[in-house]
Parts: sequence; C-alpha cells; structure tokens
Amino acid sequence: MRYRAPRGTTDILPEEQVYWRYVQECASSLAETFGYGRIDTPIFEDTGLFVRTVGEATDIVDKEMYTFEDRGSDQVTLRPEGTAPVCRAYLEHGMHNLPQPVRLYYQISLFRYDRPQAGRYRQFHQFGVEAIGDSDPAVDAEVIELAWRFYERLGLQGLTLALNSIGDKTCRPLYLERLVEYYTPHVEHLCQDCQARIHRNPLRLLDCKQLSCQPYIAEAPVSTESLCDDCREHWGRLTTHLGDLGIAYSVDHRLVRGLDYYSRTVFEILPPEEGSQSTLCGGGRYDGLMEQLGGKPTPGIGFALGIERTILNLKRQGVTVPDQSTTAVAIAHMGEAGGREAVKLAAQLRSAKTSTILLPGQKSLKGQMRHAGSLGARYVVIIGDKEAANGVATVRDLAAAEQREVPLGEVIAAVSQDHSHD
RNA sequence: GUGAGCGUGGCCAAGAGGUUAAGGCGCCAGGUUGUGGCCCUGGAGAUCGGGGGUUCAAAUCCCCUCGCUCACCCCA
Repeated sequence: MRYRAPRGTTDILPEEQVYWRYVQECASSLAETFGYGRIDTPIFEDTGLFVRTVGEATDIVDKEMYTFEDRGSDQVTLRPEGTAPVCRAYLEHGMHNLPQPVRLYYQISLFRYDRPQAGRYRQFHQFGVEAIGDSDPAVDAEVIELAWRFYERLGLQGLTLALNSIGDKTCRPLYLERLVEYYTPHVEHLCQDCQARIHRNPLRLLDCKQLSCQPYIAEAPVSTESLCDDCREHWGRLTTHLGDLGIAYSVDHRLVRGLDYYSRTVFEILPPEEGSQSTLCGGGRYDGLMEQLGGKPTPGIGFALGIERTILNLKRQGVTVPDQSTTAVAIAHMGEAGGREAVKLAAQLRSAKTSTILLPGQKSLKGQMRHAGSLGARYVVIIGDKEAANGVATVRDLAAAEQREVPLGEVIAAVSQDHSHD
C-alpha cells in the first residue's frame, strides 16, 4: 500500500466515534457545569512559547517537539501541550480584566515525537482545564474535583488520585538544596540519568524508575515537610477541601511532574493496573508561568487528561457507552418514477431531521433490503413505479417485520411514531 | 534513542521446502414473478510487507530493509 497514516497517528473510524463522542460530550458538559468556557488555540505556536515555559531540560522540548521553519522563516512548533498556549491567549486578550479566576477548558490535538505504544501517540488528544487568576486552594480543589468527577461520570472504577506539593519560589530552592545535599554523597551509586539529574533537574531524582535508585528515594527529604508557611497553609487547606468533598487521595512524595512551570499543587490520576506510562490525568498549579510569558504575576492551576488513554480504560473495564443508532430510514426504489419520488422523499425526511439514506436503486429489491438490514435501519420505505403512480409508498418496519402502504404525504408520520420503547 | 515480538486477499487466519496458497467474516450475485435478518449455491479479491541469497524447487531456510505492536526512557 502506497500511503498509510503516519507513524503514531491513527484514523478514528465511525465505530470508534461512539467512544469519542461519549467522552468528549461528558467532558464539555461537565466543564460547563463547573462554569468553564471553551477555548481553542492554534494548532501551532511560536517555538519559543514552549521552550520558555515547558523548560529546556524537559524531554518534551529536548526531543519531542515537532518544530519547523515556515516559509517566512519563523520557527513554529505543533503544540506539545495545552497550558502555555492558553496562558498566552489569556495575556493576549487581556483576560486579566475579566473577573478572576478565568475558567477555561479545551479539547485539542497535541503532537509529540515519541515512539508510539499503547496509549501513546504522536498526535493525541487531551481534555484540559485552566483556572487562571486565583490562588485560593479552593480553586485547586475545584480543578481536581472536576477531573475526578469526569471519570466518575464516565463510569471508570478503581482510579487513584496522587497528590503532592512541590513548594513555590520561596521554599522550593531551599528544598532542592536539601535534596542535592542529601544525594551528593550517594552520587556514585546512582544510575546514569540520576547523576545528570542532580545538576540538571534535581526534582526528577524522585521519580526515577531504576531499581537501584529506589533506596535513595525512599530516604530522601520530603517536599511537603520543607514548605514555607504560605505553601504549608495552602497545602493544608487543599487537603481539607478534598476531604470535605469526599475525594480520596494519596500523598505521593515522589510525584513531581515533568514540566518546569509547576509550583505547589501537583496531582495525577492513575488507572487500577500498574504501568509506568499509564497516567490518565496530570495537572498542577503554575503560579510563575504568566511572568515567564511577560505578564504580571498571575496564579493558575489546571490539568490535562488523555482522551485515548481514557477510551483505552473504558474498553478495558468494559464500560458500555451509549450507541445512538444512525440510520432510521432507508429508501428502496425501482424504476424511473420510483427513483424520482425516492429522492424527493429523502429530502423531506431529512428536513424533518430523520436520518435517511437512499438505497442503491440499480440493485434488486432483495439486494436493497439486505443493504438496509446490514445498516441497521429501522424502516425501509419502498417506492417503485407502481407506488409512484398511486402516490403511495410501502413502509416496512424491519424490527417488527410488518409493512403497510401509506400515502407519500404520510410517510414522515409513519416513521416518526413512538420510539419511546426502543 | 534502546530492546523484544510480529508482518499471508478489507478483517481474522491455516500453512513450518515441492502440483491451481485452506477456512471464517465481510463484499457481490443468485435460490422464479418487487422484500431484509437464518439457510443454501456461486463469484470477485493475495505477485504470501519489500529486496537479495540458498535450492531443481521457498509463504515456508539465511541476510538486509521497511512497517506494525509491545516495553524502556518520558509523558496524556
């Protein structure tokens, strides 16, 4: 075959769409219930936006971005994440003039140049929210709750919420110092990656997966015990809110998140099965991000969750999704006059919002009936020259295996009867 | 970037050196006069991912290559 979908991309065929619709409708209706408004940002941005915010030492920037120079010699990048563009839009449109916090949600495609595997693609999709302009821990709780309710509504079970605080610009430097201080004597025993992390990105020492590094992680200083007064209070109030909401969480001192812009609250939602790349949802607070983009200091918190991974888990757990059947009416027709009436009738049915297809009239009636049956149509309307001449049509109910002849003008009524028992 | 497994008609899938490469699903056409879902019959559709090699003979053995999948790194 000459062409196929590029590596790491996939076609979402009609039979898959039932999952997508289910998940995406659940996401947007829930977000709107929480008072979030939808935002769509461009699919590509200035490369600098991501380099500066996500962090040069992160894998995303280091090796996963789809970056190219356009014909005008601008460096652009297919967005690898959603938060930075939303923050850019916040600044660009002066949203600080709106009542704070500004609540936004998005459902977008993202692009990361990775080796694809289960639940990971080069083009993938996220649902995410950002609440910008309020540092109240109640907003942290709200955002976490929104993510949690999403999975609850979908019907996924056995998920866990992992929570941590990595401090802010006041206390994190001190914590990092303690961390480096603690690790330095052990440096020779660490894996290659961790030896580099000590200098490049010490926080990441904590989520190393190497077995040999685990003992050092277990004994490492814990960030929540190094928080400054403000961060400690924020943390305490957040956990209180979550308790009040009845949302169970487990504090994970090793949870640090990959992107540079996080501060204070970080969290993830994980599926029941173990697996290192299985995170369903990740988020956190990013109080320093706006300043990096040249705006005034503005707090913010949000999350992003993977649609593909969500659907993967829906399937694994056998969650049944509503399957709105598509075709209600199929019109079989024979002969010149029958064909003309069929085309007109189809138009009328569609304008009455009844999904209708025209069967291939060059086939035998038997062939058309089979066709209708395999489509799962509810009714077949048969119009041959005989019916056309008499101004009638035969309306057959496929499920009931009954049919009757009705005047053409009454076909719509005949196929619109009471489906409440369906 | 690293490692492992796999690549046979649209899909699933037999086949493990030797005449025309099974079968199932799906698709198409029929089973008498304009009628589906079951059943029956027939049909179309594969240079066995690609290239090279071994051999009288390869889908079956060897090498290379491409692709897919899974895992690692990392992340959604």
